[in-house]
Amino acid sequence: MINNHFRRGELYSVINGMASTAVARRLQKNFRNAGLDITIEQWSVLYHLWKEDGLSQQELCIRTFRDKPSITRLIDNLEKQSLVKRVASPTDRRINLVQLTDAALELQHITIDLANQTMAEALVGVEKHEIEMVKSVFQRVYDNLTMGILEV
Amino acid sequence: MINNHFRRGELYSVINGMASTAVARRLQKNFRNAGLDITIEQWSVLYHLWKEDGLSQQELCIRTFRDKPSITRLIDNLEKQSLVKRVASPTDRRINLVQLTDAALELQHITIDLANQTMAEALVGVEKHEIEMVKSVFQRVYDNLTMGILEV
DNA sequence: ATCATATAGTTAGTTATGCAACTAATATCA
DNA sequence: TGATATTAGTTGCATAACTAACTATATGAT
Repeated sequence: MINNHFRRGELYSVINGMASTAVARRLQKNFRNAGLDITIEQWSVLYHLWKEDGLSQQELCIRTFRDKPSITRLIDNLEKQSLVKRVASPTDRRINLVQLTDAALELQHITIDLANQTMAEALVGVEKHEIEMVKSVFQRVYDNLTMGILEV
Repeated sequence: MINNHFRRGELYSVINGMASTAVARRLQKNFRNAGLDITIEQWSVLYHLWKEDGLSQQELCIRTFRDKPSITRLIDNLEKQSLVKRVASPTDRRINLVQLTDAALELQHITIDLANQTMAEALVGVEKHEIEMVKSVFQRVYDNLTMGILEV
């Protein structure tokens, strides 16, 4: 009965901390060992800018699943390191377009190689169809909690 | 080619942020709506103590996948709220045994109900065998990164 | 018994996150 | 046009995370 109580909670702990924390820590360690002085959070912002440069902070919030203050401060820190710069939108002065610097462009290949290598280490013994299922489950969990009738 | 580069990275972003953050935020919100003034991180410590009271801080580090300073401060904050107390081990004075107070025992059922309810919301449309597969994949990812030949 | 080592926990400094309250610019509409 | 609402971004405050350096206690080898 108490076990029954705890059953879903254990899944919660799995989802919340275990694997994602381990992956994040390993990737951070691999960055550091390569002499790269960026956090994985900063990297995740750069990652979306490498896919599409000049995104607004609002768009970065959506793509990185972060709130506005988090993005503000990540951009602050990336700007201190001269990896991005804020450029006011010509059509709407409320909007900051975030643009990569040359220094950030140089980081792209090395860090993405490190990330792929880290994921390869993490996913030893995991089949492709299992990866797809995890992605699918997570998409449904995210949708359940962020849209539709269940939104509070 | 650039897509190929980014393929694993996208899984990384799924594992790292999306679903787990959404679940954590929802659970935190449900706690707050119920008038409960604890963080999900504090709750995760209580959760392990409800399963087994009087664990050492070191043991809590292992079970919650946190490092020692994190546990020190979580216990500090739980102690401020009179939810746990540190008791020196009678056999080894280096060790603090962390013990639940009556106030914490009272929180058990309501918070676990809220957690189960939150997980139920999150897992709408997710089959039991999919949950088991996610748990299995995450266990393998965790093991890959924390033991064996891949340990750095 | 003593000295070196290992273990449990704490402290300090930096970064990140969530929430609430705020400013500035734009959009809506009476 | 002018009042109101909405949107983009920032700031302040609290909690939490990681690293590195630290204290105190215990263990082990000689």
